[in-house]
Amino acid sequence: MAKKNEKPIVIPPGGESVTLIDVARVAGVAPMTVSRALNRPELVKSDTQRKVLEAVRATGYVPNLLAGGLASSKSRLVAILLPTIANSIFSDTVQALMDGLTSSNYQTLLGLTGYSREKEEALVEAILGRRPDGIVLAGTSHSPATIERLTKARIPVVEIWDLTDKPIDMVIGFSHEEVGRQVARHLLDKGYETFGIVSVDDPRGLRRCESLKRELAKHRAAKPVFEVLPAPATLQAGREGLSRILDAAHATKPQIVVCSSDTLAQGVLAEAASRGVAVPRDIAVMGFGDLSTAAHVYPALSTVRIDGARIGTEAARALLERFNAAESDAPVKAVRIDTGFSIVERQST
Amino acid sequence: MAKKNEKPIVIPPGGESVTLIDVARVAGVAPMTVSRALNRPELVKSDTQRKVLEAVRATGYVPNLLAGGLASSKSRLVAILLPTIANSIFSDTVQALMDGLTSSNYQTLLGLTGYSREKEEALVEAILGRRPDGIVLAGTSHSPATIERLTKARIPVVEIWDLTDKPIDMVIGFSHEEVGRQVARHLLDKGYETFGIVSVDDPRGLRRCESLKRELAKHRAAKPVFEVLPAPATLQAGREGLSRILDAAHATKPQIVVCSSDTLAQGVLAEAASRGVAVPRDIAVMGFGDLSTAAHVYPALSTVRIDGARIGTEAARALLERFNAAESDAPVKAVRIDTGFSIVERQST
DNA sequence: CTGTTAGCGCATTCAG
DNA sequence: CTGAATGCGCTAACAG
Repeated sequence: MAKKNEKPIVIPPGGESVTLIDVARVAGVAPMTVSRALNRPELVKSDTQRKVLEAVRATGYVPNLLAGGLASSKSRLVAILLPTIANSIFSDTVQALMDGLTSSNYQTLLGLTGYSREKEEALVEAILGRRPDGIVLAGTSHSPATIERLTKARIPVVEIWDLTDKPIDMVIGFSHEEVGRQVARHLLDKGYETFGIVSVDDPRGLRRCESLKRELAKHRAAKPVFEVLPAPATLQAGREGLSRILDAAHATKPQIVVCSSDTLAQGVLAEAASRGVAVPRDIAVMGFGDLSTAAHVYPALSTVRIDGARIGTEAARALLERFNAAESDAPVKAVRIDTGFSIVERQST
Repeated sequence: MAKKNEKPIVIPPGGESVTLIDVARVAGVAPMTVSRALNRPELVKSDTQRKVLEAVRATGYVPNLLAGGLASSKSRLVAILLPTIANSIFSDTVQALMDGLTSSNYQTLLGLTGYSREKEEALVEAILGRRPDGIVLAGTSHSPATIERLTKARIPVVEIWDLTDKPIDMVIGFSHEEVGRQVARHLLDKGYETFGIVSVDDPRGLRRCESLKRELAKHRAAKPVFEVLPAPATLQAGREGLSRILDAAHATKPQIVVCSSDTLAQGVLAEAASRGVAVPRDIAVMGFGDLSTAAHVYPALSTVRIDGARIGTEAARALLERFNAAESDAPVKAVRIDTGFSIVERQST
């Protein structure tokens, strides 16, 4: 006798997987009805709905999204391509983006490009095979092949953490050139006269630095000491950067060291501490990234504050809006958001 | 007249996507031959191979992996479930894991559980719908429903960053209880008598702390001051932790503060610096995580070193081995790797 | 509101 | 070494 409350395993097949048809049989309805009950419950009588759900539970059915995606040409998948995840200034962005997408039942395919356009190209091709509904890329500089593929894919594309006049589709970020310019003006205003720059060789970081150098030159400031280290940005790289700057026999010690990321800036602070160099008294330090990892935490550190989470949130919103628009074939809106940045001056003196 | 070297766009269909059949037609072979030329080139004459590749290029064909996966019941997809990606001690692990998988043509689906078993449960269900070939989970503590689903899915499962006697399948990590015990003994040996502990409320971090407390009690050490902050671990949380410990009127100032992660430890260092408390002279600090973010960088910091990259590498290896074994239906090997940890004493005094 | 028919794009399994 | 038939599991589009 079957006891009540005993979970009835209706179809415990040797290892075969449960399909819509199995569920339909158990529920006593047509397969299509099961599909509807699961995906568009509003189109189904609540009574049959109940029967279906019960059958789903009884069978342990897990919908096969590969099949669903193939049939509907909607994958409910969004791909994210980043240079790296290590010590990443993107982590807030990814977190916010995924939060937004997950709550609308989209899943996330992650790809790491390692700052290489070839890798990005290969990854884009591989990922498009998965027929994602949308794709998010860090940066706006891609190989022509990448751009062509992405364009042909005819899906929403969001380029983030940068700005450009010729986006593939949507773009949400800020101008790295503008960052460099503003930092230069800000520091000159503050009265600094000698500068050090520490960067890793990531393209956007270098652009910020080059812009900074140009603006300094324009104002006839002394040529800054410029140290570039291999990506990714680590604390160790930051230490090394300051070491090189301070050990350079020929150079005068800069009054301030500008870093292309907060992680580097932390490394610089660590190196300064270990050398007994006081920050900001002996040397000032400026970082770049998200407030949560920099200012307020290191009162001696100035920083360029980027709202990484906002970029992620806006990207998710833009994508979801497009997805919805696609269903009601509304006109596509162009999206170009300059999230800006702010220069946060240190609190301690 | 068509010029030479001009890329012949053979099928530029209004927006329809190119399929195997289109490529086959252009190459003048059967669809199946195209499939083989792409997936098992060794089974195809090099001449037809060439024709096919040319047709692929000419058409801009991108294989539909949804269809391929459905037909072959192999998705070439591995899912990774993590609590969070923010300031994450897992980033090295993810990087190494993805490097290993990507070079074998597997793609990665990322899920964020936020330390919540309910989220994990929902995520596992959603992800299994994608029919991944394998799945990697942070931690070994899951809801019964999660465990059942994972078991029923009959795919390789790797639990990482922890150890257990009853793994779902494979497990690669270390014992958090052992970390706590060893830290206690190490610090007692060093002669410390009063302790502070700063942790965020992540389950594994708390287990390390509880184990540490137990071992201290066992050795009749003074009861440590214990501050728990909400996850995720941030620099700010570390600052707050030390503040609370130092401001607690009732407590004696501990000689050492043990942190449940390197990020917290960095926050503690920042707070100490801003208060003019010298580390390690006035107060010693111990972190937890990966060497690259801690020791050598902060000579004043002791740390429990975890080789996160190794965990990722081993996980990738274990999965790939299983995937290969499945094709030659070799017997499945059990995998249980204790990656251990090491306590790294500070370098400065 | 529910069922039926057809086919998404590919790989397995045979036959040649 | 290559080809033809068949179906993976699901949903769109229509019919009832």
